[in-house]
Amino acid sequence: MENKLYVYNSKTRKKELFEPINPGHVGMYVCGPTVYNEVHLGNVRTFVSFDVIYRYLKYSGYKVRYVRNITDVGHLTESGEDKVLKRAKLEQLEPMELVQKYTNMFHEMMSIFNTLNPDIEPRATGHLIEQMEMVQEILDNGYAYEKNGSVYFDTLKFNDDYKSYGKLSGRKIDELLTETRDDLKNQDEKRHASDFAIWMKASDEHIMKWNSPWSVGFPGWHLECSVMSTKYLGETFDIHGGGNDLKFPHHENEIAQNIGARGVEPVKYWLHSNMLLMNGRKMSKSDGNTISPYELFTGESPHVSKGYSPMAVRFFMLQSHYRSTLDLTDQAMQAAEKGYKKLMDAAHILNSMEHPGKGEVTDKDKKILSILEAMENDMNDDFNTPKALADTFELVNYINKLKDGHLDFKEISVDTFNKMKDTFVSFVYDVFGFRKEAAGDDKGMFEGMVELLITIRNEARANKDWATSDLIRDKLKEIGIQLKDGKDGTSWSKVG
RNA sequence: GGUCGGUUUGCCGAGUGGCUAGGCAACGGUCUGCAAAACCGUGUACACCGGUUCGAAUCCGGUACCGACCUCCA
Repeated sequence: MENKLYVYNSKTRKKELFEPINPGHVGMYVCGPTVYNEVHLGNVRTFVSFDVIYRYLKYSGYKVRYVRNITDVGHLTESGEDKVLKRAKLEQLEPMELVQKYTNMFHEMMSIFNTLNPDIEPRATGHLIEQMEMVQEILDNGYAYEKNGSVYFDTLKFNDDYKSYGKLSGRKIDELLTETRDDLKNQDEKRHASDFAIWMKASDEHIMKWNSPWSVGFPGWHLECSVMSTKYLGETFDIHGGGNDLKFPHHENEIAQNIGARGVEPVKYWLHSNMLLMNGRKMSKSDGNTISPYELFTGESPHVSKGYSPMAVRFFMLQSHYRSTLDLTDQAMQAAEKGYKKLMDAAHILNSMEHPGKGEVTDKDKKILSILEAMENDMNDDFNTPKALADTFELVNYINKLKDGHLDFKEISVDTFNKMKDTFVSFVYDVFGFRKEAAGDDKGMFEGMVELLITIRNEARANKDWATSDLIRDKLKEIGIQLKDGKDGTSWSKVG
């Protein structure tokens, strides 16, 4: 924590010095997925981005409480249907069954990408009581009104009192009011076009519904994040993250709800990650410009020539800044795959390398120290992973030169070498969150190796090179593999 | 239509008012039985038009194009 961290705050549109509300502690909330479908690659980018932010905050010595929710109710489609219900009907599952299915798949995917688990992962349906309480608070404060069993947030009154609706997303309420949304459900119940539901009365056929003072219904989508962030992080907390496209209306409404209920601005720093594009356009299922994580891994997609490993994808993502759009192309993925391998090879080499002693402080030594410093400075500058990664590759060059003898250990002091080792390894594994990947199927590789040794041994036997032949057989037996020479060739089995 | 952002070398992608980003690809070399890896070296940039400046790709203005949001979206 010696160096100062600056973060780009979407709300002020400036880089600001990061000063947590409680020194040494950080409260961070990130909008999680709506679990009605397989997580798509764009979501993954957002969660990977905030994973690195979480990791770096921890690396910097902060005690972080990271909350990421699961949305399992209240998120409606354009036509006003609940996303979860719609999908559950389609898959012929109980809504909670569907939610569990896609929650499990989401967790699996997060694990594949080696993201750390949040410290708390609350669900919207687990916080109905609290949501109703907040609706009541907002009503009591006069920033909401009830109509036919539904409760709407009064954006106009809120804006009159606080002059802040639309501040985050840079929108003016007058413009929002003039927009036509005739096609939206229950539009006539709202007093103003920009008002939004915080409690909705359910129709008879709607399954996911709860008793409330206003109607049998369900909470509005924006409410859960206000409620759960407040519950677990307090009325005001440090970081709120999410995808760019959640800025409006989701985050704008979240702020309004929190202020409407408690009179307090909930978030000190708003962080938004940018979109993942493919071939220059936003990924979109409707026009086929999309690829699922699994398709990307297997290569079963017209958009890629082959499959790419999850860590290569993670590397690809970290090679751009989280606030920039990132364009996925096959060529870019190939480049990322090779770069990732080069990085990890160097990490492996460095890990098994020891300084023989007797090093001196030279220009090279100083250069390495300055790179190590630069890596932290890069991350302190709004989590600039591409630049930190670029600096890491300068170290890769030094590591390879040490290995090949192009650079003498004498030119680097023991202290510097050890510091490089520590920092490099911490950055690669702890901050960037890369992990070693098995090259393909381990079992297949093992069997292939044994077959290979048998081939070599048979070669030796044919040449009557009994020494080599026996050496292979005896050494294999030592590690638990018994060879048996039969009429039909050599077979093997594991023993012991 | 409104709001915001972008346009960097063959591709992806950082950054800065004057100093090599980096990865991948290309070319030449070293090493090597061959290959791979690694190392050394090379080239091609900052959309366009104006302005500010000793100096701008970097700041300002305009133009063109692209994208996101405004409606479910990470």
